[in-house]
Amino acid sequence: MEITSYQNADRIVVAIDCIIFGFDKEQLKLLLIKRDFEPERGHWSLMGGFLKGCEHLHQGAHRILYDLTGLKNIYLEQLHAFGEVTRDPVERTLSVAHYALIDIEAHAFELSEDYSASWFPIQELPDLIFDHNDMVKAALDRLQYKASHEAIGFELLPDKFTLPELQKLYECIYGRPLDKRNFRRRILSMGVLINTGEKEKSSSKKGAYLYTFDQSKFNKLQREGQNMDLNLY
Amino acid sequence: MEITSYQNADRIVVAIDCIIFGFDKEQLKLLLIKRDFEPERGHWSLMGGFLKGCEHLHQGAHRILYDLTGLKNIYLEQLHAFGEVTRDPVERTLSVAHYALIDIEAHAFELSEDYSASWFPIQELPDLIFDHNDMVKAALDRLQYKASHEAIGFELLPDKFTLPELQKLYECIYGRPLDKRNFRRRILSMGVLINTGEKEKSSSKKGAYLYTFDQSKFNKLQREGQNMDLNLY
DNA sequence: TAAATTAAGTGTTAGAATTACATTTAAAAA
DNA sequence: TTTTTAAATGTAATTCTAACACTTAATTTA
Repeated sequence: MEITSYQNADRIVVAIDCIIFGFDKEQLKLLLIKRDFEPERGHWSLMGGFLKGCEHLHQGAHRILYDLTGLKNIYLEQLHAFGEVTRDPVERTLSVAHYALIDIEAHAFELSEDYSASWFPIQELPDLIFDHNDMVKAALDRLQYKASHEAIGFELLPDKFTLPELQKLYECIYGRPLDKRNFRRRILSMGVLINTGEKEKSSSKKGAYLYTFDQSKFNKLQREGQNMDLNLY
Repeated sequence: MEITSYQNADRIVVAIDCIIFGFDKEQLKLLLIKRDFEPERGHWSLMGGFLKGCEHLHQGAHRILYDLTGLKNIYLEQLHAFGEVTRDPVERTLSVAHYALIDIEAHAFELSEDYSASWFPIQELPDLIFDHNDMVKAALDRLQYKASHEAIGFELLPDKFTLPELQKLYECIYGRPLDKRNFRRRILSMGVLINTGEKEKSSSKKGAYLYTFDQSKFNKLQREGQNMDLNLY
């Protein structure tokens, strides 16, 4: 534990930056904002803010996300603390990066006009301020890892989704095509998808079955330490 | 990035706590210190300190480790930021936990007398202060994961080690026995171990070959994105 | 109303990886 | 020289993985 005395401890501004992944059935995207204040006014940046003294880290992350998107109950996970002394030219800050997963279409939320935020395809990101490029890189690595070893990613889709949609999402996350038959076999063999019997027909004449994610089944498997590797990546 | 103004930002004490794993050829252990100051005087705790305003996170972690153990160039990795508002009864602190891997015997370092530190077998840990039990749990999970997917763990052994020693270490990390033939085949097939030709004879009449870890080969494989899964855990 | 179109859905097989398992070997000690 | 100890080694059955092409359902068009 803390050896040094509390009195002599330096007090530091703690930032929270959010890497917000979204999916719109076509592309994996990132929500960025254009700064309208110094430093780096006019440049693209992750969404962020400062941790309050009274706030838990993940409370802070949710608050910041809510302020910009109006969304609550978003999937959010801590990524890494970025501690470079000179990472922020104004003042030394420590930033604890978090990443969030959002279904762009289903939520159809209002992006707060104040911050001129927009979605960028993951392949076409602008250069970001400070160490935000590193944060994005780390977040994508983490997302790839997580998606390969757990049933994550459903957070990026609506409640009901088709297997072709899910496959497309995984292809976007990994940046490469996947075999349809193998993908279906594996994802179904995890046993956490429920076929609703309904069909979604906008994308084909035949129509694809809509599935839902069985959260409680997933929780059970995870508690039991079941291997849920998809063996992608 | 940070939306709120810097002036209004709260400034917070940032702690660093270190989960220090050690191995002595028999058991996986954790280095703990007995607090001789309030709060929680007399209770066991991880080694920690406060991040200085002028210090990078990992610099801080190395400094704290050095102050207590006299060791430099230790393997150290950031684990997670623990942000519970009331985690420290004295003052709100954010703690960025790091874990370190040390070869107990080879270094045979002087534990600083000032802090009455001692090694505890991972199976027989005392109850720790604050959220340190959570930190240890998270660190062990991470170590298991890392050891399964990368050539980590060599940090816990001397430069030269035998395969039975290495296997013992992995068995300690996973808390279960491993098949000798399969373990050897796999670890050798990674291609990062070099047989020195020398034998270590203290543990058997026949003697076991001493190996070294080929760091540059490992770096190369990692750069190339080679899969180094041992498929344990 | 028949034909064409579109994307969804489905099985198999060869090769690779994994697991389980027992004997031999080297060297020291008795 | 025999015994003891732990190190070292190989194989076969099984499971998993990867590669691959046709059929089906339903709408649209001729």
